[in-house]
Amino acid sequence: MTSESNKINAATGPLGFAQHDHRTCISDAIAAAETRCATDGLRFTPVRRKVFEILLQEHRALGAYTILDRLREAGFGSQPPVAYRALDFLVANGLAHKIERLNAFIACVHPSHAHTPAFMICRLCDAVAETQSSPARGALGSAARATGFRIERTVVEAEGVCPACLDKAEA
Amino acid sequence: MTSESNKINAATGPLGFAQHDHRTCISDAIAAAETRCATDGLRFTPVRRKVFEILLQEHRALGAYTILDRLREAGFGSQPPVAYRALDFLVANGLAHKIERLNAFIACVHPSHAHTPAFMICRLCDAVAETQSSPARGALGSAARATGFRIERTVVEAEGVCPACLDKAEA
DNA sequence: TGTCTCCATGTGATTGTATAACATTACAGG
DNA sequence: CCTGTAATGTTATACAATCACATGGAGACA
Repeated sequence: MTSESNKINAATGPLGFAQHDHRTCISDAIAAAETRCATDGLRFTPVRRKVFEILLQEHRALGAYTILDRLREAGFGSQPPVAYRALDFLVANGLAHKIERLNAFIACVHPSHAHTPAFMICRLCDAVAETQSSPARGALGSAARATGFRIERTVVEAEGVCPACLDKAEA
Repeated sequence: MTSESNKINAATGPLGFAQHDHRTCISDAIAAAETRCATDGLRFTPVRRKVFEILLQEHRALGAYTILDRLREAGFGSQPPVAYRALDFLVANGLAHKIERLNAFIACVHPSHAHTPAFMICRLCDAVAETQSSPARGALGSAARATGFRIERTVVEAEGVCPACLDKAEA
């Protein structure tokens, strides 16, 4: 399952499709998470930290049971609630996001500030890139105002083909 | 389950939460679906029709197993694939949509022309309203063009509180 | 120090969602 | 009649999520 497709380049693999130094990407994210938890009085416990690290390994969404397998390998509890509780914590505090389309989870690339994330999902290689969106400012926002609906949260996910897979297809 | 909340009668409304004559709403949708299948050479079989009718009963998303229960009551097969295949057909042909956030399905309110639907989901009464969106035109579209991602499909779902529930809360 | 409480963790069991794999039926066309 | 194809049906299973309850540690506080 982990397979070859994500070993394309440990150091410079497709990030949110763009290439980057993934090692600093990971350490930066962990540092940001630690800072965030410290300032907000949140407990960045071993399980939570481990799940966060698991998610950070790839710019790809992982299912709860994949995460669970890796937790087991690392010597943590292996029952579903162990993973789901850690994921709930991470999602609630903006350190991770759930990709509804995939019923899977991904680490947030900028946990520092609050944001309304949007995602681009490659249906070929399953890579996921996070970006920003303001759906409430467009047609959806107008419709909401017109009907009197109060938006509290939005899910914006685009499915398609990432640049790397487009290149491969053309070649 | 069918309950009082959707019997608020009267005709008008930008759809979804708005009040309207639900009887004509249903018959119009069925007529549209029949036309659509006839012109496109699609087979609107008994199971598919029944599932479509089940979805049309309420402006609310139904889970696959709720649909399955009602199929059984109506004398159809009651195993998961029966419902899922009919739902796949309806979704593939634009007669229904899947609400990813809820892992549930809803009938399309205007199956006639192709569209990019967006949804407003009330977290209190579970009512769902369909509207339009053009996410590819906003920030998401810019990000996609910038990175070279080809968008094929988008999921846009807003969670919040519908006007009826807002009124109730204030009262 | 001791203990109380809160919260996190752990486990077993269960429910809900979705698909794989395969057998059967319905029907159109040669 | 035979055959190809689409739809339906059934069994079994994988994957996703939650419930209920027991345990244990860290900090608050007498």
